[in-house]
Amino acid sequence: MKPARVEFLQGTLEMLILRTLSTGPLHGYGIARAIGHATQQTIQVEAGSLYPALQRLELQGLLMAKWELSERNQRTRVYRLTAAGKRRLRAEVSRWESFVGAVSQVLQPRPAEE
Amino acid sequence: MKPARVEFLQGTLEMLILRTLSTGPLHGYGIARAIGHATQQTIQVEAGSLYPALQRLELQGLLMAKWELSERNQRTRVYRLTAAGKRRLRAEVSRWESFVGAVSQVLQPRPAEE
DNA sequence: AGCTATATATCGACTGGCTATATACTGGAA
DNA sequence: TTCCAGTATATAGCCAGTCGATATATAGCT
Repeated sequence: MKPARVEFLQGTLEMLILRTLSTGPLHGYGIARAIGHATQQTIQVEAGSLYPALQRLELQGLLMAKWELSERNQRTRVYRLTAAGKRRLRAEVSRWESFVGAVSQVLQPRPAEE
Repeated sequence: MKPARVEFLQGTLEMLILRTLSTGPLHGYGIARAIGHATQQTIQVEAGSLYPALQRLELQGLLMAKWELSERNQRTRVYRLTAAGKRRLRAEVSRWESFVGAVSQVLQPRPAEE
């Protein structure tokens, strides 16, 4: 029995990754853990979504990656936000907020249209 | 110059349609207009997204459709919410709200994890 | 006749998230 | 020492859903 899929995730995953990295560099697995933790597991990022997303972001120059060793002495790929990544994050957040605002205008009880 | 695509739409369109129909029966084109109007065109529902979505919803028994004539004397397919559709709408809204809450927990400035 | 708005419908392209699978290392329990 | 759970990265193939393009048709205006 696993927690219900969150099909709303589409389009927001990259924003969530960028935001998570905005507090400091982190490796992929740690990003997924951080998002799960911050949302009490409401949003669980699957490995099959995470790593392709990280590659897309790196390809766009929004992240920089390098191989390092974790505290556990395991090889990890540590990502850090670039300046372009920070700009993109700001833009995405503002687009997200405007979208959420628009949705809530639809959901809001409205008087019948004249 | 067209308004930027809303790639966050994925997953929410059906909820928006159900919500729009919850104030009364309406035809497809009217649903799209109503959503555009309620959001000041922030969300514009394209015909290529709308009609397939209506078919999916009808197939699931969430909507009932019948052909009628509009005030303009044009044939229109008028949709109305079924009881199952109303239940689904409630469920979707609650899932949406929990997702938005989760996202804002990630976006919120947080103290560094201990 | 031509244009704009209304109205429905479908196809194919594209994006992006998911499942499944593979690999590999660490540390602790049996 | 073997086994397992957790950590960690990666990719192939599938699938759902949105979008642009295209098609068709009617009404009303100029």
